[in-house]
Amino acid sequence: MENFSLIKKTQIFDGVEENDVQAMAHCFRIRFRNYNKNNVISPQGAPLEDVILLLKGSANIENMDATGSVSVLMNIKAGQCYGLVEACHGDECYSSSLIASENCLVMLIAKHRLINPCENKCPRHLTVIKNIMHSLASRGMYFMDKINHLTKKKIREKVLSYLKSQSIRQNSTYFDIPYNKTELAEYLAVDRSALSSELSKMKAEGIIDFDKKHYHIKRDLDSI
Amino acid sequence: MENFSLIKKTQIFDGVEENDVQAMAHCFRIRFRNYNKNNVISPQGAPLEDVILLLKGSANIENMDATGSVSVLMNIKAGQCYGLVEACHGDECYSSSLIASENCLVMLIAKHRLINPCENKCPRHLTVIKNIMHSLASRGMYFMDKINHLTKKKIREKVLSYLKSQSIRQNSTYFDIPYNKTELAEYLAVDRSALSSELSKMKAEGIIDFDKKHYHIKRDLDSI
DNA sequence: TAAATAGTGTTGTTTTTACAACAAAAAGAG
DNA sequence: CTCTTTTTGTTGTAAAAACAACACTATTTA
Repeated sequence: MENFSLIKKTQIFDGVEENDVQAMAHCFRIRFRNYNKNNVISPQGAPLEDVILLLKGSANIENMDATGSVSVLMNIKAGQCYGLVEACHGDECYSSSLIASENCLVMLIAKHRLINPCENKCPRHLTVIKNIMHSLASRGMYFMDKINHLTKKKIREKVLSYLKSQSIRQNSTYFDIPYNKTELAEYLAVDRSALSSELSKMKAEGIIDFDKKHYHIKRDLDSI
Repeated sequence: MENFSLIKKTQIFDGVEENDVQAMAHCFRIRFRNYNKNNVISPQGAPLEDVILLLKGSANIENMDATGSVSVLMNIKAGQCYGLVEACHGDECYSSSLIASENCLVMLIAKHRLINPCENKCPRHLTVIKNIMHSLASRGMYFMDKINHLTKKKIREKVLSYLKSQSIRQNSTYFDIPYNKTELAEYLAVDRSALSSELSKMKAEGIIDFDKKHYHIKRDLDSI
């Protein structure tokens, strides 16, 4: 099946052979689903029975608070999981919603099977467990990074902190981000129009350039 | 040795028998250190060779940025680890500093031994690995919670979000927090004097009461 | 116990942000 | 291609926060 070649490239099945994945498929109760752009893959507060593994596309993890205001926690890409942190923590519900930001193919994995591997000695279970560990740690690092952006007091500092981090991650001063301006404002927890005017100012000052989701940091990273 | 009774109560050695911990001690290259209140347990940017397990006391994880402004990432208590996320992610340096907020006893564990357990089949290694997984997941949940606080736009919303979360965690509307006012401001990334006046207003309005590190939420949690 | 230090609350001023409203541009649907 | 919807940039105003300075209290330390 074509999907299995995608599975091999995911974080949690890294280093697992395709026939081993096939063997685990039944045990993990895997199922596949397709979603169109902007559709809800998983709604906030839904019971958490599966870990959702993104095989194609990308999606935003979003939160809506009691007052109805929306924030974007992060964007996940093909190969990454949604709900793994909650599943390993023992939560009963998804604490956020997952919204397709492109057309998506996802794989559902029964969470209790994934995090409590059966007791046979096959080494692929250990591989998956190690991959899950690494995946959880990466998510933790990602959150610390985001907390660093949010900790900055001024909008300009928040944006530059985020853009610098993206620049380092993508190893270039030219890079794409997964958010449009509205989503970037929701990600950085600032007002959209204030963000827009701050970006315009920085463009006018020659600090950055941008077009749609493409950005360019023109100054030395250390000087800003 | 007296210390081993403390180790049994930590997150990552939960469910491991004392004699098993003794057996692992050599393999993990464990060492003990004492620190007085306000001393630096680990400085920002130090090479990361050990995971630091707090056995007694509590400590703040702090970040200082290029401009010299300090933020408090979180406070960890006896039983919790510092540096586990970075170690499992494969980082070479601590990305933050660890400052004793009380007198502390810590245990150092060689990180490569902890996260790459030797290949014998003893079940306690699997137990430790599972505990590490759970510990990483808890840290992830904690960070998501903190991101929710920081995502709020107004100081009052940030404080109430944090206090509500503490109230739920401690299962009472009367609770202690690990921060004084200065540290709370550094934790919530707001100005100390602005925080102080906002707290005073909320006290005057009868929403909360507080004294030192002790707080009381007087209104229904859902209504605020 | 006295002196020094650290923590807290208050206030006024300046800076920054949120908010609201609108126009223009771009993207998507039929 | 045209109409509709979404996204983006701009501006002015009101609200909120940062900042700075100071007084007072609590806590350490000598």
